[in-house]
Amino acid sequence: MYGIKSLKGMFSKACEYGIRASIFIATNSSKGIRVGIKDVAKEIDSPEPFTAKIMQILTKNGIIHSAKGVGGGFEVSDEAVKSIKLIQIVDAIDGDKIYKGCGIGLKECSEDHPCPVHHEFKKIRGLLLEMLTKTTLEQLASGVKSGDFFLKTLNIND
Amino acid sequence: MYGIKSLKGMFSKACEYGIRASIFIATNSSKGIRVGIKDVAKEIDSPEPFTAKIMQILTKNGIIHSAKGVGGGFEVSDEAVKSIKLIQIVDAIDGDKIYKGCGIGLKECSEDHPCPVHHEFKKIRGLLLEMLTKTTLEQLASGVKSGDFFLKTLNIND
DNA sequence: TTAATAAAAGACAAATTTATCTTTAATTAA
DNA sequence: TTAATTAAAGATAAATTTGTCTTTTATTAA
Repeated sequence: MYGIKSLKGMFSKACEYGIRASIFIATNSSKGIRVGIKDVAKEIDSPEPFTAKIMQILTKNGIIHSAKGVGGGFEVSDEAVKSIKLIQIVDAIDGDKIYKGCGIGLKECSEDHPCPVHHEFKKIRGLLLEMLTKTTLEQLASGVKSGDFFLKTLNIND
Repeated sequence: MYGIKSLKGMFSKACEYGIRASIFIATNSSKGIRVGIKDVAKEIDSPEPFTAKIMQILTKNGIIHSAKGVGGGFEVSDEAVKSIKLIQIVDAIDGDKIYKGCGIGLKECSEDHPCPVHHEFKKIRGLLLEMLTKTTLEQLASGVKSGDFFLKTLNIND
């Protein structure tokens, strides 16, 4: 009605791009294909230079691997695709506040000193943490490969 | 490890302040007391001018009521305290993306065209929506009045 | 009617996030 | 060894969010 700001999602844009990029890279790595930053940005519909920065974070955190030079690009090893959980990507980019922090921003919020929404948020944080901890890159990538899941919008004008 | 950003919570800071402020105002309105912006900011430990802006949004959205002049300040009517749900505050300040939007930022994400985390996020969004829809300002305020819940940190140096 | 009080409104500034551009370093192949 | 390719790194800029300050408007009480 009279809000101030554009809408705010669960994760930062950087994190959204990071997750989508990781999944795209994983779908190609299983076929033995390295993908360059141009392909990544094009496929997940993200700004290329910004996406490159995020790839650097993911690379430094050991989530994806990069190779310079001709035939280089980004990849994820078969073992990594199986072992990497969504939470590792979120942690690397957005940190743990989304599933650990107080819902209304108290620096100190605990069972002994709870904020008014502490108990309600505990369930949500718990479910989010469980989901992030259980979901592997492989699960997500296989859904994309099978055509069940998508990494960008259908509408070309978005 | 090598992240870029400060930690990002579920809601914006504006929304966190808005929720805390609404609860504080409600705890006083039940005692028939109007509170000024100074008291609000002091009690919820927030920047006063920024908090004033957020109060304006809440007022325009009919969540709280304001009175200018001597003896003025912010209040919430008894009926409003009972009927207002957390979701109204969140909607007014942050919008509905947190409980409606795609987890990884696709503009079009639905049952027919799901992103890779669509089904997992559905549960979390649903739980969050349920909680926001069910929780009233009264519930939160009564916990603060009884001393069970807190609106700011214990530690004076935070 | 005047003075005091308190929120509303508007302009502005700082900090953070998002996005872009240029240069450098590493790798491959000729 | 040179040229081409590709990511890394660094500088910069735009956009958004957060925070501050000043002026205006409304209300109350004297």
